[in-house]
Amino acid sequence: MRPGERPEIANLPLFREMQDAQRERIFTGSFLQVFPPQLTLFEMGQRPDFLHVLVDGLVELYAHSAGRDTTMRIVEPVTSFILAAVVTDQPYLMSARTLVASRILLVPAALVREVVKDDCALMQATMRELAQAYRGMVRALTDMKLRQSAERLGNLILDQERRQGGTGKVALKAEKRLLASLLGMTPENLSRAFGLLAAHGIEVSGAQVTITDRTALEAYSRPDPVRDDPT
Amino acid sequence: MRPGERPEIANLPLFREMQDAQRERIFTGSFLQVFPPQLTLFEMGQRPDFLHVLVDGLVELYAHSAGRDTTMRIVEPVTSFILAAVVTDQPYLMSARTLVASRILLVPAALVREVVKDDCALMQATMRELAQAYRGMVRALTDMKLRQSAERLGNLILDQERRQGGTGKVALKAEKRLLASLLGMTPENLSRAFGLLAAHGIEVSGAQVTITDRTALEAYSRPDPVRDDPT
DNA sequence: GCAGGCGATTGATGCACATCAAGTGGGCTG
DNA sequence: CAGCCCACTTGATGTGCATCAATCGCCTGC
Repeated sequence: MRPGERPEIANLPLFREMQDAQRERIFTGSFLQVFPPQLTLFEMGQRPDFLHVLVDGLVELYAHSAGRDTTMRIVEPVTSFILAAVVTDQPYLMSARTLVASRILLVPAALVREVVKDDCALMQATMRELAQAYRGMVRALTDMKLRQSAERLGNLILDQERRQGGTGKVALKAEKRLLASLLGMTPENLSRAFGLLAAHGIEVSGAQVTITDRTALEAYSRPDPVRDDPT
Repeated sequence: MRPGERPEIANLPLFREMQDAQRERIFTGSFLQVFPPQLTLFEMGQRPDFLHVLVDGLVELYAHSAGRDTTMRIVEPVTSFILAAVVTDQPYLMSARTLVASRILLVPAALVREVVKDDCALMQATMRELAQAYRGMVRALTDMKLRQSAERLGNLILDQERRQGGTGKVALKAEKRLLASLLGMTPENLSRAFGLLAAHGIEVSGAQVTITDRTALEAYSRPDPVRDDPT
C-alpha cells in the first residue's frame, strides 16, 4: 500500500468507526492487488471470495442474461463494492471488470463476516452502507420505470454536476457506450439524447459537458426533489 | 394483538435472534393499528416516523414522479417494510397504501434506531435484511433492463409458483392493473402478454394461472439460474 | 332481475427506442 | 506525416410498447 492510501481506506465510512485492533485484523488479512484494464474480477453466480475496495482506477459492475448485458454501476475510488453478497454469503448477482488499470484491496469474505460479528461499529457501518446502497437501487429502478431516456440522461448530468462541485461543468468519466448501457439505452440513442439536450441547456464537447442553462435543463429533466436530492 | 400474532412477529427473521428484553422494549413501544383499504400510510419525501410490520392484509409500495407512477413492491404479511429509510433516518423514497383492510404494527423509528444500537443480534438481522432487500432490487433492475415485458411476466409466474408451493398453480394476489404496474407495463399489454404466454405453457382463468407446460414456459422466459434462483 | 360501474380484453394507431447501415473525426502506429 | 482503427455520430427502418377507443364480462346494489 502506498503512503496516504491506508489512512484513506481507514477513513472510508465502512471502516472509520471500528476499533483499531479489528481494523488491523482486516488489513493484515487483506492484500492489495493491481489489475490490468479490461480484466474480469469475478462473474455473477460465483460465491463471493473477497470484499473489494477500489483504491485506484475504475471498475464496471454489470449483469448479463440471455445474450444481452447491461451496466449496473460504475465504481470510482475509493469505494467498496459487492458488500451485500459478502455479508449474505450468496452468489454475486453482478460481474465485475476493470475499465482501466486498477488497484484493489481484497478482503477475504470470511474475514469480513467474522470481524463484522465481533465489532459492532463495523456492523453498524455495514448496515448503513447497505441501506444507502438499497436506496440507490430504488432510485435507479424508479428512474428506469418512470422516465424516458433523455430525461434519465438529463438527471444524470445534473447529479454528476452536483457531485463534481457544482461548477457547471461535468467530466464524463467513462466511454459513452458505457454510459449508454448504464442508462439502459443504446450508444446511438445516447448520442441523439445529447443532441436533444443541446436544445435544453447543455453543450457537449467530447467527454466534457457544460451546463449553459440549468433552468432549461431542469425544466426538461424534471428532477425529483425527493429522489434526486443531493444527499 | 391477537393470540398467535405476537409469536409470529417475534419469529420474523428481523426479531427472532434478539434479546428478549430488547424485543420487549420494541413491542411495548409499538402499537398495532387497523387501516381501511386504499388508505395512504405515508408519502415519499416524508421523514420516516415508524417501521411498519404488515401483520395482516396487503400493502402497495409505489413511487411517482412527473405525473406518472409505478408500483415498486407488493407487501404480503408477515413482513416489515421501509427498513432502509428508518435506519438511515432519511426521507421515504416510496409511498405506501393499503390495498385491502390491513393490520400493521407501528414501531417508532427512533426506537428502532435506539434498540438496534443496543442489541447486536437485531443489528445483524437488520444488516441481513437490508442485504437481501438490496439483492432483490438488483434483481428487479436487471429484470427491467434486460428482459421484455412478456418475459418478465413469465419469470414472475415461475417465481410465484415456486413460492406458492410448486403445485403448478399460481394465484395472483392483486388486481391485474397492479401487477402490470409492478412489471412496468400497461394493463393492456399485460393482457396481451398473458395471451402470448398462453402459447407457451400457461392457462389463465381470472386470477388463477396454471402452468400446463413448464418446459415451454421456461424456454420462452429464460429464467436466469443465478438471478432467479429459489433462494 | 336488471342497470350501472369497473376491471379486463381486444383492436387500431402512434411514439420511443432498437437495429441496421453509412459516414466522420480524433488519436495512435508505422 | 500518412493511414488506420475505433468510438462516436447521423440517417433510415423496424419493433415493442403505450395510448386511444370500444366492447366484454363480472360483480354490486337497488
